[in-house]
Amino acid sequence: MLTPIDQRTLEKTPTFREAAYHAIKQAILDGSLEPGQPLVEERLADMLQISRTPVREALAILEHEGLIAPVYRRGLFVCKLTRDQVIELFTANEAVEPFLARRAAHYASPEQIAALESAIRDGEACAECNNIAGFLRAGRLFHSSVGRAAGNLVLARFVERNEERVDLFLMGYRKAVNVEMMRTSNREHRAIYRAIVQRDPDAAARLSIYHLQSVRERFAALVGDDDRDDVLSLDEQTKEPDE
Amino acid sequence: MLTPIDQRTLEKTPTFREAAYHAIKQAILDGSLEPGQPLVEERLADMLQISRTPVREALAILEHEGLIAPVYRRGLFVCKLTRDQVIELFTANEAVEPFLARRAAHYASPEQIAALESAIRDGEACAECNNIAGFLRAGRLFHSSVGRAAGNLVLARFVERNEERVDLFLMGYRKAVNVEMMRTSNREHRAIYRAIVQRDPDAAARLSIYHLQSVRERFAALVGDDDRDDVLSLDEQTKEPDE
DNA sequence: TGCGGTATGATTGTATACGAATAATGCTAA
DNA sequence: TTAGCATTATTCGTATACAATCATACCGCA
Repeated sequence: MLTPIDQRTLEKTPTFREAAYHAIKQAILDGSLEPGQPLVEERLADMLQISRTPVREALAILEHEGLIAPVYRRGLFVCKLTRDQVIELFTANEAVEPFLARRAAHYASPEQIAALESAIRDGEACAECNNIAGFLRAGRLFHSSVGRAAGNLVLARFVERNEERVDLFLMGYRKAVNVEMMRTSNREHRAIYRAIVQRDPDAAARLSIYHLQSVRERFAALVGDDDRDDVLSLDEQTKEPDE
Repeated sequence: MLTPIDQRTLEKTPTFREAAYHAIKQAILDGSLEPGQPLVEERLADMLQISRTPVREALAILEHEGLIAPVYRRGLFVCKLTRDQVIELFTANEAVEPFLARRAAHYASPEQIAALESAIRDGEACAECNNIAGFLRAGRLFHSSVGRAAGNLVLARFVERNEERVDLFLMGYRKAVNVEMMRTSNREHRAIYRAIVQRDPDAAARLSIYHLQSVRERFAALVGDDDRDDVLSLDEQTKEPDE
């Protein structure tokens, strides 16, 4: 849901551009803007009650992040990722996350551990309310917090971006997500968390790998092995974001 | 060197925004725009002979990539990375590149191998001409090509962006770079390449790790262990790109 | 001579205006 | 009735205009 940008919003984000960036991103990730849906600049500007200029700049960044994709002279659309693209994202995270979990077990500060705990609690609460978007958001926060605890902001941000794109895809299947899936995921998060708290790097890495495999399996159960690509998505794949 | 965007430029990149993005990025990476230097939108627009609008959008993306950093209401500056930030980038690549080298040895297609070969040759040629910027560019191309050969565009792009930031830092030390350093790096690239060609994943991963360690050592020799942070750079560190 | 305040200039952040290109619509004619 | 063409409407891509803010320099005054 896109609400107007008011004075209170600007206290957090001094520019309209940033405010628009966060607002649109959130709308995409909470399912208000569905994959495949066109994003008309003027409509967004009207909803946010600002002009097109900052909206365009926000959209340029979201495009670069791979959440939205342009079709030249036709407009921008919320990305419809393919199954294969999501698998590529899984692979990317598999290369990075065990590494981060291991280091987090070494280096996590008390504050960072508290942040992990908080993210897990948040995810558990959302699971019980069947709040899919909130559950996914908490999951992203947990994974990127592991990265921060590992002392590497670059990797933490990378993981977070990847999770965002995965979650964007998953939101398309949110009707098929059930509480049990979310509970399982949360349990795995908590296991990683415990290993980090206990300063057990090997366990943290191992549990991270297990979690990623488990996520893949849930993904396969959800999506199936059939290619669910429709024509619309093909347009968007042809163009890689801004390069 | 920023040259005007003409009709020929537009055949490659249909929008001014993209053309400006590439032009400014290249200017930063080839040393025309030095770290710490302010980027005045109107000056850039004049040089490229376009208006401020597409320039601003290009700058927003470069900011998001971490090549330039804003100081609110003061303007944008080419990033002056700190030694620690560069080390973080090294760490990130160490988490990813051996993984990619291993997979590249499995999956690289003949065309992808040709691309690797081409990047290496390019780097070798630049080294002999003492063309630092060209050498670094070829290195980026090699590393991201390994990522592509590994069949993971997400990771390939991640590595490439990290290398860009590292190279931006290194350009500040380009007077201290000598031919021998470049030759050593090129030899290591070629060793990885051979392992990929010979379909030897273990060797590829091992040589990748060795290369990264070697890069770190050359980095330490170049930069020293002293903190070379000056005051100006502190401004830019405070703000993470658009988050 | 040193200091503070004001004015001026520069530069950003935002809004609006305009041209070009594409899609949609309707009209005409066979 | 339908095919084809022209016309309109929509929307992007770019340029320009305006306002807010920050830095700097200058000037008056102690």
